[in-house]
Amino acid sequence: MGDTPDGTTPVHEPTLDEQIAVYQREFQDLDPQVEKVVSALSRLNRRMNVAYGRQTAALGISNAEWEVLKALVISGAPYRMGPSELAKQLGLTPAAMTHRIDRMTAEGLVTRERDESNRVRVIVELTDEGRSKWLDAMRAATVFEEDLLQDLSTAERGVLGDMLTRLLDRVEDLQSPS
Amino acid sequence: MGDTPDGTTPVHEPTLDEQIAVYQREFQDLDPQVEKVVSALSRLNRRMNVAYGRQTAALGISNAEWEVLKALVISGAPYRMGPSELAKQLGLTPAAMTHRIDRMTAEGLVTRERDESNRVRVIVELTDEGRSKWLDAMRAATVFEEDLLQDLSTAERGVLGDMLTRLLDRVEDLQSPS
DNA sequence: GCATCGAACTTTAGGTATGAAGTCTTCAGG
DNA sequence: CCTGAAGACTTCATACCTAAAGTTCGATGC
Repeated sequence: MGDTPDGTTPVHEPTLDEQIAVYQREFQDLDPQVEKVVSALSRLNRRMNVAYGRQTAALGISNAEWEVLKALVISGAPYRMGPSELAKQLGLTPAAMTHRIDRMTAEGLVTRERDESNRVRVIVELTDEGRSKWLDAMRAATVFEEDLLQDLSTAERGVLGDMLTRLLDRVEDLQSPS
Repeated sequence: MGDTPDGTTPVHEPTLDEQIAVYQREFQDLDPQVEKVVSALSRLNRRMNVAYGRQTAALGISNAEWEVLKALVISGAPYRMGPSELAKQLGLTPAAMTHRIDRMTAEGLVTRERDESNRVRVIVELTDEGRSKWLDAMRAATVFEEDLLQDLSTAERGVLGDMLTRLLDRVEDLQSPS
């Protein structure tokens, strides 16, 4: 009972609503509306990372490297940051950053040099090739993102962006209650 | 210029709007509305994972283990799944799943036994302790989640859940265009 | 101006992931 | 039966991350 005729297990990945129904049975004071939002966020993010991973792999870089390229571009010209600052923004330890920069330097995506005015600091700078890779990845990403949002009207996109921004502000408050 | 008086770099993690402003300068045909949604999703998820990580660590388990507990609970009573199915749902390789189950078995969160009706298969089953840990984690998580959404009205929560569900449906279509 | 403290990065040791190869069980044919 | 093929899990080699110790440079106090 519950088994398919050929004896294999159904494997029926539960839908979001099925998941929430089970949660409600198992955990009485669950707010299904809240749970739907956070579970959708979680699932969505897993799927999006898979999509981005495929795109960056097609360009010969990893998702991890793309994160570094993004951070450098976001910092604005002249596209320079210290390893610690990069690590903080990406949520990595400085040690991991050291190795990642090693690899990206070997691949010509960034350069690493000592700051002559303060020789303790190191400056990681985007190369032209790194900038070009960022652009390639960005082009692929925006196509996917536009596709992802295609069922939402312009007004809905605005509302969604707005609500997500409020959640982001809230979570930042919760984490650094300065 | 741009440096703070004490000579340290400003480090000023760019806000979401600053990030998008830079992107627009660097990449002309960017739709800022779309970018705001996806960048907010990405940032939000990083922050939420940090929050969940702290909570699970306080309970003596890892976020990775919590993912397994969730998948088993969601599968419903009697809380049994095969390693491959678990791996597929969590986005891991079967090899990684083997090791994760090793650890969780050692910690008493799950049991692993061969399926007697088909001795190729392995059945991973939640223990009472595993179920109890899931409940503890769930209690902590829902407090955080309620806190996260506190600025949104009930109506807004509904709209948000609805839009996210539509995005989820869309990304699933894009990835398995059966 | 020398010593100490602190900051920024790197190195090392250990854990967890991936990908490929290996083992064991089941099923279908000859 | 016995063989070969396919499926499910595990093992092995390698890669990348974390935590902690180490190194180097700069700033402060005497």
